[in-house]
Amino acid sequence: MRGILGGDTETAARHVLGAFLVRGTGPEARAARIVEVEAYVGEDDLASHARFGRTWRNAVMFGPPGVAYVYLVYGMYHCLNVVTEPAEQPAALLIRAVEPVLGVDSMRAARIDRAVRRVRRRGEEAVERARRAVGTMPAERLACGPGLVGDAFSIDAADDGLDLCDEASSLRLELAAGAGPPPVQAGPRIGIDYAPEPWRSRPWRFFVPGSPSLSAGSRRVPRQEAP
DNA sequence: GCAAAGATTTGCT
DNA sequence: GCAAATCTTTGCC
Repeated sequence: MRGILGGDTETAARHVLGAFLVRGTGPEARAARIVEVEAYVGEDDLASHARFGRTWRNAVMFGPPGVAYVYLVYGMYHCLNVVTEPAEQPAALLIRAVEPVLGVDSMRAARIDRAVRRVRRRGEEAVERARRAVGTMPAERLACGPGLVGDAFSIDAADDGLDLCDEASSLRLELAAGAGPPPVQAGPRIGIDYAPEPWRSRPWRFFVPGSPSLSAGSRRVPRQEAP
């Protein structure tokens, strides 16, 4: 796995799709199939956190492949990236969506925990609303966005720099056994309107078409046939 | 030092 | 369709 991640990021993306993100071991383990990622490649990618060069926040992007790069976005969501390409070349794959396959109850509990934390200032009514919303949500929607992956897998700053290729890590990647590579579709990255062209339009979002767990941006409204 | 904006999600108008 | 929530990082004075 590490060897694949150390190559070019688009190739790495096509191998990460279909692989599993795993948290913990035993009865508490959570696992999910990765179905949507985005590539951020090089200091000259003006959509990437690496665009200002090496800083304290993005330092692990400049390190060896297979390591977790975790950052806090909008002051409330922790996003998980897998570092790619050789050391000194800053690149990573943002994990945007996964399909839960194991430990669904733990993921739901983790989602509820963070949802409640966020709305608790707004009162008991808001807390109950959040509990109910996440509690009745279909399993395939528990991690259908980058912030929601962070919530469902209890990801935070403590995971930054973790080796995702070490099977002893609390958070890790595992190749899909047996299954061949899934079909992959590409599109422009989401939420980077601040970036100039050509970066804004680069088709560096990769996803498994048809997955029920895609983020809103990758979910395709089925085209209506002309009458 | 301070001001501004952000690789998001949710809920209300 | 739009704004709020929330806090770290970056950039400018």
